[in-house]
Amino acid sequence: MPNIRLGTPNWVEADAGVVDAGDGLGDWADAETGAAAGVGDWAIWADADLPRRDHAGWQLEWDVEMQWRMIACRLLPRVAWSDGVGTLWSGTSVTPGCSIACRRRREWPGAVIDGLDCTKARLSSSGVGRSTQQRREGEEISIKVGLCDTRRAVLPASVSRSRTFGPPSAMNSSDLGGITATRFSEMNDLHNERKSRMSPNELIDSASTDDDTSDGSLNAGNQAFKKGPWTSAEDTVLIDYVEKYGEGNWNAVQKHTGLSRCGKSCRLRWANHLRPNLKKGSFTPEEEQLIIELHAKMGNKWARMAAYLPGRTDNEIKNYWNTRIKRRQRAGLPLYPPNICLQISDVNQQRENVECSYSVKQHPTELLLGSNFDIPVNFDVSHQALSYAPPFPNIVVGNMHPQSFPSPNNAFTNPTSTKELRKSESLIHSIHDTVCGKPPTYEHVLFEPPGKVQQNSGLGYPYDPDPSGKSLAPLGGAFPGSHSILNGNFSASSPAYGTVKLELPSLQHKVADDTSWLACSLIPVEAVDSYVESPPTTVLLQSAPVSPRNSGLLEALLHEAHALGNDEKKQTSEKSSSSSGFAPNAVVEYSGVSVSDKLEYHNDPISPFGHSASSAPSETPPISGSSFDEFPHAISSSSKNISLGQDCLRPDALLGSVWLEDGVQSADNHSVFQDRIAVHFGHDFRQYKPLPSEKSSMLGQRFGLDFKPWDNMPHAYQMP
DNA sequence: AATACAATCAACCGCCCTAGA
DNA sequence: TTCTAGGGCGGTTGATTGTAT
Repeated sequence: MPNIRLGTPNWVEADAGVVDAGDGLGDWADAETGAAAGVGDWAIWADADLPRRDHAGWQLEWDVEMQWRMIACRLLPRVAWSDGVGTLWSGTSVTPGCSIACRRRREWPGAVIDGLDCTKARLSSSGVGRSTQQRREGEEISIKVGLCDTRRAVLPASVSRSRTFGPPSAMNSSDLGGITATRFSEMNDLHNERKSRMSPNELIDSASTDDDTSDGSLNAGNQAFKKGPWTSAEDTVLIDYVEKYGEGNWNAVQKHTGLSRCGKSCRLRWANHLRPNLKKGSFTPEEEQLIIELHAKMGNKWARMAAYLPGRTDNEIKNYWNTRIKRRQRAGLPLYPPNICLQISDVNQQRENVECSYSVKQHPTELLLGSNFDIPVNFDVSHQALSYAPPFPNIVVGNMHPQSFPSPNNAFTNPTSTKELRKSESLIHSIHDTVCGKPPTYEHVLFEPPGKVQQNSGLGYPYDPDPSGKSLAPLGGAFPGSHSILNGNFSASSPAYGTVKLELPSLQHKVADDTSWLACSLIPVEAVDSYVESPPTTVLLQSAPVSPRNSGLLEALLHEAHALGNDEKKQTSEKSSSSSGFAPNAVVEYSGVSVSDKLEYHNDPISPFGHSASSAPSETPPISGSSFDEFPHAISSSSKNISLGQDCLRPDALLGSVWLEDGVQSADNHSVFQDRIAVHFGHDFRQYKPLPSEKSSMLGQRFGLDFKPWDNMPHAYQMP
């Protein structure tokens, strides 16, 4: 078994040459596919100038983890020819200055470049890329060369693909079965040999000059930290450091090794790429399922999720999820599979009496929608008791109408950047603080008719009053700590107030689709947060379009919602008469403080969102006693507002939701939240502690979360 | 073959928390 | 109590790659 020896530095300046680009390329393509467009990303090296090595019979496992090197070459006259089979010149040696031909996914086992074993070579997009025929003679190109053969199975456990060297696919070392993993530094002995002759500074310099990505970042010694992709030499240095000093104290890496990387960069590189037992490659179906479930539970807590996926990094999971969101959103698919939805639905039922029973965000149908990202639905929680028709309270489905979609002329429809929105958010807060001096009422959380969406700046996006996202916990989140149910990507810590989902989902146009979407305008927790924390403006929410007919699952969920809605309505009615809760327009008093005094309607004329009297309760008459049959009408009329379950705004619900957000981490936030509530309500809630309950235990068992309803709250704040 | 667009993912940035001085 | 450094985390960016037209 031959040893793999790497004798080339990352970049090899090849001899100048000329290329006869047109020669053979077309034939190449024809030989393989008959198509003219045979050029592509995969480079076939030929024109051996070095002694050949016999690697005949080697089979390239495409999924095998490979090492990659960038090699600069110049094109030579000769162009490689395919044998038409795909195994080209097994054992052919290639030298810098070689000829090159390109095609897609051409495997070329056993090639050797100046002692460098190559199973595959890949053109970088900056090199020959997709237009080989456009290369000029003598033009310099860069080529990624895979350094692997599967018999030897060079699979460094600690070195994985990177942007620079990454193979298109990879696999876990365990998948190789019996194949010895060899560290890159070990296989690259020639390279190391060369490096070993260097002084540490030379080594770093060498590493630093592997690319040109340095910027102005400075370390303590005013030495510029290098940024950008890591080189293998840097990796080696970092690996050696960790082996010697262990993990942690990353800022010391630079001191001990001279590596011009900041500590954070070192930590990231180690954690995401170099540390042992990292699992690379695509997520398995099991892993994907787990991610989905974990996200349903945790939201965008990537690091926590990663703890459940050995060998996976938070970054991987995050990227996967973001990709998934986009993909499914584009496809109009629900973000969560039905089983997850049902699971959540079940839990929501259990939560029913624990916290805000009609927290829109927790509604199971929301899960099916997967992405209510961009559907502008406004809530009006001001008057309406819960009712069944539409089955979800406080839902304005009218803005499902295409015309109700945010106007392209609207600044919030197509914001130039999130930062601008954040600025707007700050402005809103500022204005509110200045002008209002009062916390807004929950009437600020409105459903507005679609026409008013545009009037109100057409904000059809989640609207989070708390850009930090950490000062307040969600109200009635789908799960403790989970904002994810709302849209699958709603970070508990991400700003939503003034933050928009920039993409309009395809589902917005699926109103006529019988199989599609259920009206499930759920009030985002951010909206309630905003209400509590005192954002002055109408909170415009979004949801998914409505379909009057649904699948059995959806109907079941609707039925559940109906039942809940009826219960809630009844409770609301009772509470309205007793003023013991947050009935619509009811005055809730506690400790001599009238909640209605504290929470009065705020119609901020200065708000950049420009919501005017149109969002006022008086102009948004609630739908009462409506039936499910009204849904289509609601869709078309785009004018009806359904109030939010008022319990969502009850302090116990608010506090409970905070507590529920995260059994472990919420303590501090909870405290903060209490303070804020105390400010608004004139009462210190800290004397009330969450009590365990049977339901909380059930939930905790179900989701492994510390679930603490507020059972010992003052009567006025207790759930029925 | 060229182009545009989408997808992927490594890396960075900024914020936050915590420990220790 | 305050300050600072170290580190973690989530969001975002931008380069690269894949794919459709």
